[in-house]
Amino acid sequence: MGRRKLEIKRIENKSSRLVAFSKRRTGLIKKARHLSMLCDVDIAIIVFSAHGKLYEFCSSGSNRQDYLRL
Amino acid sequence: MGRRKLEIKRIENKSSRLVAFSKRRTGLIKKARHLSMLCDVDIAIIVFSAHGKLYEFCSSGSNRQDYLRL
DNA sequence: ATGACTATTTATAATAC
DNA sequence: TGTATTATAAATAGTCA
Repeated sequence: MGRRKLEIKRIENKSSRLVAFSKRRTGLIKKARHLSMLCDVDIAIIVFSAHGKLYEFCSSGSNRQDYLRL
Repeated sequence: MGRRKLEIKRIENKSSRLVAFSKRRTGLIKKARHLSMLCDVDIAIIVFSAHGKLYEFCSSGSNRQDYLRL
């Protein structure tokens, strides 16, 4: 999905890799949020970056008002 | 991404919702795998369906051979 | 390093089988 | 129900501000 087709293997150029990480991480979480809302499911995502930084996403469950989980 | 633009809210038709769940769950996990490989990061995804079925994805870490975690 | 742009690729909604 | 096709929407790689 870009100007050129990208081979799915580690991007060797560091700045390109960081840019791709930022863009695709955002895209992944957006897709998870949409899936959660469209299909009424709960999703959690954990991303552990190469430098140990943690990114997380969790659908709040606010879209699951049809029953109560304890 | 389909024949028509889709509003991001719960799909009321059950069979449409199940089809969307199947397709989008697969797509989400594919994107996670690509992100993991391209950017050399570890990712875990947990999906808890409306009927209590659990789906999970975890990048194996096989793309993280640069160091050993204990 | 961000943030916008856009040409192009990728994902998928509707459809057909 | 499942699989394949295809028209269209969405994501994004490279680029530039």
